[in-house]
Amino acid sequence: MAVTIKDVAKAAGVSVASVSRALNGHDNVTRDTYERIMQAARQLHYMPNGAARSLITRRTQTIGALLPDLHGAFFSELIRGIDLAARARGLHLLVSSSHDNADEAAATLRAMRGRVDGLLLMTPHANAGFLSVNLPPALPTVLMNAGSGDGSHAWLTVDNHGGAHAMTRHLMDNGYRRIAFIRGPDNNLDAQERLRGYREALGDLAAECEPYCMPGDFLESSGYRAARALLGMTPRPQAVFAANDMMALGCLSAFNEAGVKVPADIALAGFDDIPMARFMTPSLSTVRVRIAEFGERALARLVDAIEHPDDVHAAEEVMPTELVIRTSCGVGTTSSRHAGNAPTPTEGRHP
Amino acid sequence: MAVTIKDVAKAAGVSVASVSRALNGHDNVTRDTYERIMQAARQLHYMPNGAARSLITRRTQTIGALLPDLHGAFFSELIRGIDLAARARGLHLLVSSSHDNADEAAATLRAMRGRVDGLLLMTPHANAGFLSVNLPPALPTVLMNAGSGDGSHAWLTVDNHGGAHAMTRHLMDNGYRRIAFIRGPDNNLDAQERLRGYREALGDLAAECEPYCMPGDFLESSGYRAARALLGMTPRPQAVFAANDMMALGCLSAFNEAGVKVPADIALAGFDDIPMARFMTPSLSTVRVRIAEFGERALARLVDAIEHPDDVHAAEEVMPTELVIRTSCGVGTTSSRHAGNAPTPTEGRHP
DNA sequence: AAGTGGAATGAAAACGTTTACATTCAACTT
DNA sequence: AAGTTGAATGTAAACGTTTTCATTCCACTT
Repeated sequence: MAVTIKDVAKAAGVSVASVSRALNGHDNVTRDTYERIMQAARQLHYMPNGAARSLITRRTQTIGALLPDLHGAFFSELIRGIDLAARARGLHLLVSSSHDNADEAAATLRAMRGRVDGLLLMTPHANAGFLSVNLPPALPTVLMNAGSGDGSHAWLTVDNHGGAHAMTRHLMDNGYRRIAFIRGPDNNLDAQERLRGYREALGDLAAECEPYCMPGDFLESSGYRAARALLGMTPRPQAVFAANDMMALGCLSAFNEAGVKVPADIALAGFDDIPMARFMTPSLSTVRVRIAEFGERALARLVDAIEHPDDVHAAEEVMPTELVIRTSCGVGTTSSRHAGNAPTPTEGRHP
Repeated sequence: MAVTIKDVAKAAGVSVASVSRALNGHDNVTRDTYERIMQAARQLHYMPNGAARSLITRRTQTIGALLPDLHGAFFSELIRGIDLAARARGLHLLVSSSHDNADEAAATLRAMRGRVDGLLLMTPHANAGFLSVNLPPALPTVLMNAGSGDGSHAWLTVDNHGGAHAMTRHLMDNGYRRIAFIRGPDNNLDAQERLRGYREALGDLAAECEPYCMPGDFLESSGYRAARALLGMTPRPQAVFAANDMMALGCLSAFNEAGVKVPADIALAGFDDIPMARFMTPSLSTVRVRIAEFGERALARLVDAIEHPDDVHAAEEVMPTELVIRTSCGVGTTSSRHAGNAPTPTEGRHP
């Protein structure tokens, strides 16, 4: 029914090979036939069939992105970064999200075979065993997990540990001793790393602060609950560091409700630097993750792996984070970058 | 190199036809051979090639989404809604964004041929002429533009006019007479409709308010600039209605800076109900657009068109909006729904 | 015992491209 | 004038599936 390359060939009075050559801009086609073919194609509204094309060329000009979710500021930024980098290279984006269980993720992964040239993978299921069974063999892949890589794929991660460490240190340096922490979900690797950064930075204060380490799930409501609990404790903590900004937001609501002033009565800090952080009153001190850049880098890495399939790409890369000090933690404004293997090697790793 | 259905057939000692049948769960294959085939497939890590499959089946299990942007709260929500509905139907999502010019959008559109079963289209270029030339013929498509449909495709739009009308009326009903408006980009159809809603609601007040109708571009900074200008006018407006929430946010910054209290000294309202609106101080009165639902409905419409290609699907559908009255406009809290052809027909159209 | 029916299986065509190879043909060489 | 080149074009194979159609085979019927 739909018009194919054969119809164009017939209309232009040439073979399909010539049509293909003309359409793909090969040089070995005469000016005259080129014109005839192009006109026929235009006239018939011909558009090449992508499936047929990629079947033979083994290229889809598409990269797949398997993400745990599409919701919220974090993923919005992430996708934006990925899309930006993909567009710059003329690549399309096949996204897929929220795989409740490993089987679902596996099915999606398998369905990608033949549809994408490479894969961006961000899912808790992505351990070595899972990957070796479900990843289409020889499909270039970049892991964007917090956990350890599987040793055979490129692997990007955010410096959660360093960021949390730096923020905790910052609070300590400003005289706070009873520093509470609101954790993320226990099975979330980013959350685990942030907790680890907090604990390691505490040093001698660790024992004293342990009672102030509250459970949370990255949602605003859990921040609210944690804050209520913290307000009831004696002695009350002097500062609260939430493992992400949304929970910090929940804290703030609880503090406002209770008439507790931030930062005068209690200091507050978050993690992520979502757009809202800047607009809260008081504006939220937080750890900035350059999420869009994270996405861009991941895609760049992937494209590299696609274009040079024979090189080894298993190296790890850690995205640096940045301390963003606003008013909610009660001290002077400053912004310091600290990093893993940072893109700006002149700036050292944060102590 | 990669393992194909032939390899599986050879390993299992059967023909490719049987493998295909077994893998696709057809019933006409013996228990014994089924087992043999499945084991061979597992052992070889076989995954079917999507391109080859969709070439012959003419189905891709994928829908394409052409959006003007992927940035910000609005598109995050929109994609979430689309993805939610797609996942529920086992469909993948091919997204594409930010087409600076019509040619780029056209190229993307054409590249979709053979890669998607249907198209969700949200772009300013989507007028009838553009579509008839660049849309793969017979590809089910749903337009998500604010402008008028092209008469031959399903068409969804948000009730921008009704929402702006209702908010303006609300402000008038509460005694404000000098009501300023901050416009969106002139070439943006949503913005045009919101402006129209504002103007029509004003009625007798229109002439008086005209000087308070300021330019804007949907970005925070333009809201800030507009607010500065408005503060300098005499008499000063009593209320400011920004065509989107981000500009309202900019206004608020300007007001805070100038020591002008909201809502005591001046009322403020926005449009969109982005997540941040609820958390601003004072919390922002706005017009809620159920964006995720908008995306879901669009996808549902599209799937319907795909499954029943012979029916006519050109009907228009208008997504209702909802007035969300918080504290920034200085009157009692209430929430009233008003609609075009609303999903809840018991509630009438807003006056 | 021959025929019938139906289920399981295989052979091959089809999907719409790209491309290796073969062919044609005109313009040069000698 | 015959041979040689090289560019333009055509023919057909290939990509990896699904599906139509034909074949085989076995268990029935008569």
